[in-house]
Amino acid sequence: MLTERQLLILKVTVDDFIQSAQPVGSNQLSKKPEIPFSSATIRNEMADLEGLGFLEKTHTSSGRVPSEKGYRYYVDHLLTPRPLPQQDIVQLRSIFDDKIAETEEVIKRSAMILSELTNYTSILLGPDVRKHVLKRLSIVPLSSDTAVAIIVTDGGHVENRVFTLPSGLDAGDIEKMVNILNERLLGVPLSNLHQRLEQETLTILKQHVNRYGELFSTFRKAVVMPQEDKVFYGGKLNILNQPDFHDLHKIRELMDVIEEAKHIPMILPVGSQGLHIRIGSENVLTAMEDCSVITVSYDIGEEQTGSIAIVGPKRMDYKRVVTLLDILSGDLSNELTRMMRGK
Amino acid sequence: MLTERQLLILKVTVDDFIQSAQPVGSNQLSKKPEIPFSSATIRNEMADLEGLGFLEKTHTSSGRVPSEKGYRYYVDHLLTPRPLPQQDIVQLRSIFDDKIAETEEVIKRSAMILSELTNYTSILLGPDVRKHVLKRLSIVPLSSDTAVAIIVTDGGHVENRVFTLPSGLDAGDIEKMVNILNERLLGVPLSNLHQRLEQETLTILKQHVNRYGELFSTFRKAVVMPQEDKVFYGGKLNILNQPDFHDLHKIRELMDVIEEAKHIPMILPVGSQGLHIRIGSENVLTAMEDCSVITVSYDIGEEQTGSIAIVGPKRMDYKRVVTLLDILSGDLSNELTRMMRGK
DNA sequence: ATTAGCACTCGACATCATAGAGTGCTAACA
DNA sequence: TGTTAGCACTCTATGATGTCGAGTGCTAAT
Repeated sequence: MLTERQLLILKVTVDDFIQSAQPVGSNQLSKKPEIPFSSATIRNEMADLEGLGFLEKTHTSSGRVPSEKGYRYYVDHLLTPRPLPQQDIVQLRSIFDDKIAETEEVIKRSAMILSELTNYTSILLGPDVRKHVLKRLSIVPLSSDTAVAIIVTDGGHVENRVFTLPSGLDAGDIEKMVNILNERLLGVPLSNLHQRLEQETLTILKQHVNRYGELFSTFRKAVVMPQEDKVFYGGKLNILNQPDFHDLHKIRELMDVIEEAKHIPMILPVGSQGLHIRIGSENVLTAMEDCSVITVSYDIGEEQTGSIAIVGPKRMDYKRVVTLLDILSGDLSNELTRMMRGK
Repeated sequence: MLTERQLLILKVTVDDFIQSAQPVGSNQLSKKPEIPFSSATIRNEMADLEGLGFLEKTHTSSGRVPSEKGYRYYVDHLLTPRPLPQQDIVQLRSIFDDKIAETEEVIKRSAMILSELTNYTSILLGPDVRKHVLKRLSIVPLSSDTAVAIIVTDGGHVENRVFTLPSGLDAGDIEKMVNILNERLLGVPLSNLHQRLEQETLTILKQHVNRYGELFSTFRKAVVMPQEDKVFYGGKLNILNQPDFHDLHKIRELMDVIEEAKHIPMILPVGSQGLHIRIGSENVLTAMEDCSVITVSYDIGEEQTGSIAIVGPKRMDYKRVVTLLDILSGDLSNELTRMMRGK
């Protein structure tokens, strides 16, 4: 096991490297007030820490840099959360300053402010819209052969899609169908909508609506689910600020991966609760092997959850980000639950 | 005035540089089949062209590079549009392959395919939503004190916003108000909506709806205009592919400027008709002084217009981009007008 | 157990030489 | 007189060489 002194040196080394982005030398360290040993002692300890795999050298005579194992140990055992400066808290809370009534708007703002406060990239996932339940369904005809289908959920989320109508349709039939559907489908979660549409309403429509078949089949296509969960980004370009990233090609790959919706589940583990840290190669995506990702989930009421991720270099300011995310996930949970209860 | 030979040399120089991104030397040029003169002759001509300000040297003994004036002349006088390879046309037309009923979807796809075909960044502006006219207005109550206001336009565009209701309101009153508003405001362009809301409906509401004041004022806030026109991007990251851009800091500034909505009017001159090319410092924004921007407008019906911009390095493949934009603006105009007429 | 001291290593940086691509100019040529 | 071959010259890119300094590992003294 590591001695007290080794722990101290590991911690200070990681802290220093996180702050300076430069390999840390024994002389440098010995000058710090919290380090009472000489540089020679530190050299010995550092050599041991390197032997154990916590530190690395970039070349034979360079200072030390934390290895992934070093970061992992630091994160698991050496992270002493320090309270945020008041100013940062004020800025974080400013998310809720203006009374915003829309969940999405709050999340969008959170993404922005989070990226400003960290100088990293933030990715926020809203609550799964498919868990919302149907509040109102309407069809607004635009012309003789097109109409727009609109779905309003209890969460105030609105989905809409234009679709083509079978030609020569009676306006009354549309209205009848909409009425029946609203009656039968109110309160059904969006994820079940398709199924229920077929099961329950088809026979009734058959009885009341002319040419229900054509109308129904085109309409059914229009009620496509919101394909993916909505993702909100903040500070996408902050990656360009990090001195750790200089290889343009790698940067491009990284940014590509982050924006690509299909990768999102691999970055933000949607199911998991609480705070998680993935360091370097612990990430699934190879394009992110030089990154660390901190994720946290938040709750809206009992049922719904969302998640937050911060993507930065391995040399990320873990302490600060963890504290920020802790506070924000709490705030978001409270505020969004409150907003939902109101509804 | 420039001699025939100077024109030829200027053209070939620009073409070569666009293709290779390397300064063009006299030897290199003399080897080209379309150039029958010796390198010495070319040197003389190039010296003249440099004197006239069409070419530049990066250092005393380097090959020549087009100056902005050179590009400008090339673009104005030497651009011989060459038909696109069949394959590119196929890909471009694939925008309309699946029958998409929504304008925005078509524009989104155009942005994507355009950036793929050019390897530059594309910016597309849809038709001004404020010219759409009101087709339907609804208010869906979500809870005792919140509701979502929905506006559907003739173009199939849907705007929605959650707002808070005055407490203890009668559901019937809301319905009454919505009916009156729909009756009075059908066909009003969104840009006039606010004004007409106040002018025409206020007195009538007064007569029919209890507590019209509170309800109306909160609702009025909800019917905020779509703030800006919707902007669609394609290939934002393509900037990172251009060898012309290597300074990370400049790249960041450029990407920042492009994404910032408030700069859009300076990139895409919304009013102007037809195709425009801005080279380097001809751009208003200093962050774009190393870029060229090609813009073109397209029409939807008689009234509405949208615009397209391609942002790339000054060493852009003007010929190809101009041809692509010519075709696309035509196609978009036709297709979207057709879609609109259907409505 | 700690630390001062020292030899050693290696990257960063500057200096220098060389090769090669390109130019401008001059003189010869058609 | 317009064109071109030839040549001296310029400047970058490249690689070799040397020096400096920050850092290390090891040993011996405390």
